[in-house]
Amino acid sequence: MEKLRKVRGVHDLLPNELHNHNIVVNTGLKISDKYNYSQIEIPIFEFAEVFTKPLGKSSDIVTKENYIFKDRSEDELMLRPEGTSGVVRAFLNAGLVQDVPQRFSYCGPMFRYERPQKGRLRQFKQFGVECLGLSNSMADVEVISLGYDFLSQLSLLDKIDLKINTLGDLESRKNYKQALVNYLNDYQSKLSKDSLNRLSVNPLRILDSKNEGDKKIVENAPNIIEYLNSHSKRHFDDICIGLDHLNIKYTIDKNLVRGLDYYCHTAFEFTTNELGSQGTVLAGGRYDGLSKMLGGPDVPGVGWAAGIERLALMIQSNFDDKIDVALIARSENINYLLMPIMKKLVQTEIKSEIIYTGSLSKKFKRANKIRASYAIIIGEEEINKKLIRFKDMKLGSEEFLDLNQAIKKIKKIS
RNA sequence: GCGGGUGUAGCUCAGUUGGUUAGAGCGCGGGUUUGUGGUACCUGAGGUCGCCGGUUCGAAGCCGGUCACUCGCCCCA
Repeated sequence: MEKLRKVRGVHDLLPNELHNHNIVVNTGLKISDKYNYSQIEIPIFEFAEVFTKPLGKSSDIVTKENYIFKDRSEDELMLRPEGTSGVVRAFLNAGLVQDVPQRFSYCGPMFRYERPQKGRLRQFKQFGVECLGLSNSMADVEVISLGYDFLSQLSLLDKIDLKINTLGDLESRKNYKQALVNYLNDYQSKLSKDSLNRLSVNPLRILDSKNEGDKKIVENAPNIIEYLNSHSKRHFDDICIGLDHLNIKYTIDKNLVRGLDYYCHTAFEFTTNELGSQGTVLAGGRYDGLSKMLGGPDVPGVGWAAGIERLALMIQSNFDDKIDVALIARSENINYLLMPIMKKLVQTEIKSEIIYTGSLSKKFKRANKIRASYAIIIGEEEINKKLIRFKDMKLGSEEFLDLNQAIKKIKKIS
């Protein structure tokens, strides 16, 4: 077995697990389409700077969690750790700046070299949406509403809370950062080691520290709301009003911040306490500066990404792998008669399996195991009558029918 | 990257203070049933006890290392 190890933090998706993933993705695609978000697909690797520039030099995603490698032409490439940067890059490359707003959805694998935990893998999948070209606060509301409906359709709303906050625009954030650092400087001796380090690198991150001592200090820290300029304040207020009008419940969490540099204004998170410490199930925000960081023009954007594995862990579904018909020949030398029958069934959208080997008893055991609703049996007697034997596996009843009659019976009930 | 827990059959787990051929249930194969499944009974296969090393007359159990999983931290979806 030693040789068959798989790489740490990656998962195989067997049919029953993949089934849940597909439910999540298909639900996302369907609801996004109704909001007029069109699915796109972009590469799973890019030039490293597509991610390093916008995500920020201080973010863990870039500094210690990246999968960076050089290809044969010595280009520095990176497996994508998130979707937004690549979507915006694609948007810019396609020249769609001329044609805004653009609304996209995407899904696929992301890569982060982290310590694996439940709901946290090194290769994991996200489903996300991005709305590009709108600075209007209603775009934020639209995107949150889409996320809300998505979770609603997965029947997860009662297990999930929505938290929102604002980071303000650049000016507001700069003022706030200064005030925060001034406040925290008085507590340097009491801050945790991590937070002390963040004080110079990314002080906002201290706000969502889970260290108990830090939490106490942060309780009385200045509130960003009070440092917002009028534009930022209005943007945030409008979002709250918009959500209120949709009856979407939320709590304002003044300590909710984002680790990535490109965020501004709105930050939001849908969280659950059912997944241990990996409680964030869908999160996003506004990223007006991202396009410029990539070297493009100023294009505002809002969006979110959801963890497909995390959602798949939460949804209730029973993987139903039963089939309509088991096809059985009485002896193996007439197996060739089964394939034409199967073809006919396939054409009428009936799902079947031919059971090729074993004694008749074994074949029925197999038919039972694959949970066939019916069995079609052929043998000498059936060939002579030019009919098939049709068995209802649930009732145990059998009758001689021609294939068309059997198809009608199968169709009627299934 | 840091700290705690776990690792025995395909799955869920027993296995006494270290003692001889390592167990159960489920699942899987064969049979009771040479033209009929589900239930029942009979029966069989499947383990280098995660891996490497050490202690010991003797290790699944102790010690060290390593790998994986898991929980928490960091971080994030």
